[in-house]
Amino acid sequence: MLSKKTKYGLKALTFIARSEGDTPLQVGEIAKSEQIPQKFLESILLTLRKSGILGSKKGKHGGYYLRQDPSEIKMTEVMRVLEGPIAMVPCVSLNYYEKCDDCVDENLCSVNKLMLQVRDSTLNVFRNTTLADLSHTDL
Amino acid sequence: MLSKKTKYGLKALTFIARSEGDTPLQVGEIAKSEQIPQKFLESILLTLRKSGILGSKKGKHGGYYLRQDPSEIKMTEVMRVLEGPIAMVPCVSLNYYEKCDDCVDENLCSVNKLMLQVRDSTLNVFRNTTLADLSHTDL
DNA sequence: TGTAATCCCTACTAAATTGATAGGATTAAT
DNA sequence: ATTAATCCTATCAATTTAGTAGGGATTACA
Repeated sequence: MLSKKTKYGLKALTFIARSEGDTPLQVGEIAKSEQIPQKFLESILLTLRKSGILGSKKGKHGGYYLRQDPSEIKMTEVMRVLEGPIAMVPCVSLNYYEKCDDCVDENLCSVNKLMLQVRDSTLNVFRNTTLADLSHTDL
Repeated sequence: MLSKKTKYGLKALTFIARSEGDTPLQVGEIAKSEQIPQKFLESILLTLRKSGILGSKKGKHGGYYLRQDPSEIKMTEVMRVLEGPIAMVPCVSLNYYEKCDDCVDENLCSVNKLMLQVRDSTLNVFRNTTLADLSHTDL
């Protein structure tokens, strides 16, 4: 299951990408438009800022903005920040590899074989999708 | 993340597929070989039996066996039984569709668009993989 | 017919994760 | 100063996960 955190994060990013004005967008505004609990969204946007995807401006008239053009923001990055590793098991993770405690030989492990394929196909989607793709209403 | 339940279930099924003798395999035997807590595995195999993937024989010399040839057992079925819906959000699920509470228009929802692609690519893997594929040690 | 081996079933539990909420500190515009 | 925003830490209830416990029902076989 996709966490609410990721779902909300994706919606917020899309909202920001669609707005693309000069002034930063405020959490309250996004929360209201996208029906997201404001305090929760606050912590999500903070995560996205710390990861470098969003920038922020503090104080009055502050808010959040994209650090890159939507077409430059890949889903691989966004998903890793919000949801964590893309692989379903650590033993097939590119960025967070870990050997299984059980599992004597990875090459003989059926779970490894299957999840490797799932990872590759999912990765293929995320690598070829940018925030711009998500924010376009057509198709 | 893949649950331990699914991981153990897949390993157990693979183990059974690789054994394919005349006599059913016992939980204890599988648990020991695959390093799975026996009582936990018991409940997993029970689930697989109830779903029709496994058959069982009770009493002394009882155990579990496959109801079909490994090449007939698709990962779509196994994964749905063990892990639940394949889609990451209910609004793109084939078998468990549910509208989102928020989300006025699905066609405009960026999460929906993205997760639809992920579902399709994952489904593609599961549809084209059988237990026989998992149990072959080569490639 | 008794006994051991095995699946079957229900209930319980500890730990981790998720989805928030609360309260205030900090910063910046007016 | 005042106001409006982000930033930060802590807490919490509900749910899910990963088991464990204990015994019931069934079957093989001596």
